[in-house]
Amino acid sequence: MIQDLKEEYGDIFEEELINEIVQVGTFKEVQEGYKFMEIGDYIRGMPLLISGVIKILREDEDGDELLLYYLEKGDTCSMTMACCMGDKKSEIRAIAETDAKLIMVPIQKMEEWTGKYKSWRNFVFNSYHVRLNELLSTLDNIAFQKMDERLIGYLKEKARVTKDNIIHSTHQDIAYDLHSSRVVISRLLKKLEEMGKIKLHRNYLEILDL
Amino acid sequence: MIQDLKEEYGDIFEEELINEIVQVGTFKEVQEGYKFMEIGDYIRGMPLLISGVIKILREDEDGDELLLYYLEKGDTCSMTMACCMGDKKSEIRAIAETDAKLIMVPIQKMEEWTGKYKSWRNFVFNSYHVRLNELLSTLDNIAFQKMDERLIGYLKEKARVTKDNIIHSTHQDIAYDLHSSRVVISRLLKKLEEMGKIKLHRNYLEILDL
DNA sequence: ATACCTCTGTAACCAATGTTACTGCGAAGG
DNA sequence: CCTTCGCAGTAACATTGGTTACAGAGGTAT
Repeated sequence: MIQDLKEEYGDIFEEELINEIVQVGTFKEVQEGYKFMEIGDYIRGMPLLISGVIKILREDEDGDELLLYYLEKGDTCSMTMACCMGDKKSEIRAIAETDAKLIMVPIQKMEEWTGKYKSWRNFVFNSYHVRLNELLSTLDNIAFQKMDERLIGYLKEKARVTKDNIIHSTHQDIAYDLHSSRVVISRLLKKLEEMGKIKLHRNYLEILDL
Repeated sequence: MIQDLKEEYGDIFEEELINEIVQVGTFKEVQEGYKFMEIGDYIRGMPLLISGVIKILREDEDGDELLLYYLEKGDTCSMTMACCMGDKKSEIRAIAETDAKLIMVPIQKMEEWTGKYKSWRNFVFNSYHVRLNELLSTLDNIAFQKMDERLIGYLKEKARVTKDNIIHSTHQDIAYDLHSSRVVISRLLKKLEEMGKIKLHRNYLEILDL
């Protein structure tokens, strides 16, 4: 755990802070599909992601889903922080997109450290900042793009975070993430295949040239 | 300026911080329609809003607009903070929705104060938190609601922040904010009028019972 | 092998939204 | 008073995306 932590966070946190994290944090290794957090859950801790990818989803009252963004190594969940501050329930769902390693830090330490360590303060501010921009760009996509463009963006982003040009998803999976319907996604994927941009298979698809 | 500041922020900032703000901040009084910030601008300072309403807009490459949310008294612009941190350009446009009073604080003070004053730190964190949730709810509206629901929400919110049941906007104005077209908005407004929820006039409309 | 189940392809249809075009109204200014 | 201009009403049409329904393909379990 210590070497993992140092490797990923050693450059930005001072020695002393690293030690504190090691003392109070708990190491966690989870598998793809693990649900970290459900909408309405109270938040127990703040995750520091060491490896893997976590996807953050929003859901409305009717159960309709929407992918917000991915967390990658070195990221933390600003939503979590936002919730901690107000001692509120989670507004989002977090699911491991790949196997992942992370350290959970008790939320009480958050405020203590923001006073004590400049590096921690910067880290937290920076996380907020990155997340805010991420949300903005998600908003842009939904507000200004049509489904075909959103689909292409989705495939690219998914390939990027998983470092894999094979997307292991069914059409239905994709439809959920984009808050669309299976038939629509099938239709658009077919067009992309006809254009030679992707190759479709059962349960997965290859990205050729997006 | 001092009494305005104390009135609005006296409860959350300690005396010493208030004094610092008075020393380095510049008081500003602007009229409805004043453009605080344009997309691509570098950010000079951080606004502390004392009275009035500022609307925050997003725009894409094609010039299509979208209202993100309103800032009210006691608010600050997290986007500004986010941009300062990275010394980046603004991602948004900010326009006075009503006449407004505010204090501009040089961005260099931001970091100094986050180390020095706990109240400032909490204020900044809280702003991020509020803005993050605001963005989330904007996202919800766009992703999960149809135009008629969004329109109703828009009218309600606008009436709330301006404390006025008369909405002084043309159909085109509304269409811009919702990123729709004038004809669509006219159509939907007409329906709302037929349902007895609003009363239409030239250049403004009355909210009867939304 | 057979039965079953999930995933994909496709067509036909519908609803919501956006677009174009034209009308008339009313305010403002010469 | 008359002209002009911006705003609102409305119809006709196009496009996008969502829905329903069904067929076939491929994998899995018995």
